Amino acid sequence: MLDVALLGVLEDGPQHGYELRKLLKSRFGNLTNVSFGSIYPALSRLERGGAVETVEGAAPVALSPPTGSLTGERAAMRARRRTGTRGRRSRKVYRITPAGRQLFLAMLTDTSPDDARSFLLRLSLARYMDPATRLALLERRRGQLAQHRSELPADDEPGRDPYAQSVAEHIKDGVDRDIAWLDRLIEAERSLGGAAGSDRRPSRRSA
Amino acid sequence: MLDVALLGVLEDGPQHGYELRKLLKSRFGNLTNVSFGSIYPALSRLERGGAVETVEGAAPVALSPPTGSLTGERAAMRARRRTGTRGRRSRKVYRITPAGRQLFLAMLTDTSPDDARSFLLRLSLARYMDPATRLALLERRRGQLAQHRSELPADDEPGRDPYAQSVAEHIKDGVDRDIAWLDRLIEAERSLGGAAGSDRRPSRRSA
DNA sequence: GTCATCATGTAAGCCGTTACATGATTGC
DNA sequence: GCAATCATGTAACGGCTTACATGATGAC
Repeated sequence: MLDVALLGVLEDGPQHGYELRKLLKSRFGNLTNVSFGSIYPALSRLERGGAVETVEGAAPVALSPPTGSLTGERAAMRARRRTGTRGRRSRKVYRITPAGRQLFLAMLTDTSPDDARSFLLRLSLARYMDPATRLALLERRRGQLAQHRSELPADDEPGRDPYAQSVAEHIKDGVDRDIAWLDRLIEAERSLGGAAGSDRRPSRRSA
Repeated sequence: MLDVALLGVLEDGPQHGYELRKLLKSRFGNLTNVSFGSIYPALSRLERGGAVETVEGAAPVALSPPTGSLTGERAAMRARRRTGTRGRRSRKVYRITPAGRQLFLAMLTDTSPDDARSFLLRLSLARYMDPATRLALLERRRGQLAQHRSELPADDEPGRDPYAQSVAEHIKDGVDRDIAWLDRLIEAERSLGGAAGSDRRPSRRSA
């Protein structure tokens, strides 16, 4: 789960751990709400596995708009100066390798049942899938949710107090909402899939 | 999280581990989707801590309607026969103790920020709280969600593809829905709290 | 010179899982 | 006898967290 998120961000360009965490948060929100104690070991692991490699002379891709904090920008300038000839302990910039790209796609494509989090994360990265995989992902999830929904206790459970009842209903409504959303996505995917299916791997950000 | 769920079920009467798992599932659904490898150690831990004790001669409370599977009923009869004089390795029936009841209330009342799951679980058990605690729980959660919502990335994130965009929107709508739900509950709680606040600890199941 | 921020890493622990081991009871 | 179900328990492992340790750099 964390690995696929990291690789997904690294598809946009080389980056270092500290920054990756911010990017994960801004791109996936709570889906990958992850601490440094997870990130750094994960990067080491990916490097040992050959999915990423450290870049020696290169600076990471800049965040598109300089709308951020002044301190951040100044820090970046410093870092850039420093990174040009990084002799000391400093940033460790990682780049995804061809093997890593393959691993990334395999992870996106794999068909084991996923929970809400991992599904949403993968759907967030659905632009890297081919249309058939994408549709399969959506339909698989739809099936899981329908199954789950059917296993929910009926409304007429005896002896349920109003609080438990309200929670159960809220959860059920949430599942229904998720299913309806998936139906819309599947619909869109189907009508769009009939047309040209040629815009995978869209252009890098135009900034 | 598991402990409070177990104690919550044991408030309805003594029960053994195997059955507790089913009860957890039927009462809390996916909120406590827990395996035996968690349940048994948890019960041992609670017993060591004095929150529950094993009942020697007593059978667990029966499940209200005999609508279940025939095999289940037959098994229960067997078990009942057996449990009357349990000399061999058989069921281990736990009962909540006064200390456990105290611990249970403390867990329900504690004010550390909780995630979606633990909040919903506690709200499911809200009938055991006094009205003020209940209201505080709802308002605290509402605050957390509002905070979380405000930290969500804006809709106009540049370079977001439609999939990531759709996921982000769906998540945001979900948070809004949760907040609206909480607002309704808070409203109900307030108007109800003005009236008599006397129906805590409702009667045991009438079956 | 000290504080905040950036930056990387390790270690311990929490909370759950799956897999495995054991055993009683009953139906067939 | 054998399979299925009920019933309890242990061991190993997974993925994450917090806490801690280290260090560079520039602001004030």
